[in-house]
Amino acid sequence: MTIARHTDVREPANGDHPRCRLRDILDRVGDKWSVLVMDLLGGGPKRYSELQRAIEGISQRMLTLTLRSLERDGLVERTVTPTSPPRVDYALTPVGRTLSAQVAGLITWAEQHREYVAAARLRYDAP
Amino acid sequence: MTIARHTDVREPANGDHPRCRLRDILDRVGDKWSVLVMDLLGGGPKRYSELQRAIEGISQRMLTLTLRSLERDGLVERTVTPTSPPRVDYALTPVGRTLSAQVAGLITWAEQHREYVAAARLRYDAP
DNA sequence: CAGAATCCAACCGGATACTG
DNA sequence: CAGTATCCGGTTGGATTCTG
Repeated sequence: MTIARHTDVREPANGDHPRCRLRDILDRVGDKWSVLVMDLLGGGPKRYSELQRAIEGISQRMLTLTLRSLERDGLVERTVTPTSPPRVDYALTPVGRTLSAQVAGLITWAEQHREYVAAARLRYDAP
Repeated sequence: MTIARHTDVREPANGDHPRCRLRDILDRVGDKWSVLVMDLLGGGPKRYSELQRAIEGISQRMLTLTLRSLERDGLVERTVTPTSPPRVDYALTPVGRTLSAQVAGLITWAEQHREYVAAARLRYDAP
């Protein structure tokens, strides 16, 4: 949920508690757009504008912030071709691909259990 | 992301676009505590107070909201033993266990790549 | 013990305008 | 084209208080 802010103030000091590692990866994967971007890049490198059109609903600001954050974590690589107008390509790094593989598992789960969850909600909300 | 609100207003009407399914599962898994709770329950049923002590940092409010939301989605089952004082146990449902298995994959990923990400951040933040 | 209710700060992210 | 900068509203979630 936290796209890297420049003042990255975190909890006290228990750095490698297992739950903190979990927190880290959730923060990495849990924000609004990162997984969507990684999923798209899983299909091969894309230009900035391709991503923007493909994701539909993402603002320029959030696309940039998301890509910067993924790049910072070594999950996405940014390649600038200094033509005019400039061209910028984004691609998953090898480690980025391993994460996107995990994410693919989640997506599969979502598709397999979509109806179950919907039905459970209806039952719960009934009164 | 979104712990179920009672007014659950979502996007327009393209209900089963693949990206919306992804959105759904991200909303389910991406909030601050759900995965942590599911992970703990993966180790067996727990009482409310056990969860609260184990998670450390979660507020009563959020623990309750998180459990309710998981219960609503059919991922967690709530069992009340009407003694005095009351006793309430929470356990994963079978489907909840399948999700928690996926989540376990993410956790493993996080542990395996924790240092890589930390190093990448240092490099990126250097200048 | 296991919550429900209220209040409120921080933060996330959208809209908009501007640039090399 | 690929961003950056600024403003700003809605949501998330923490603190606190009260209850059966």
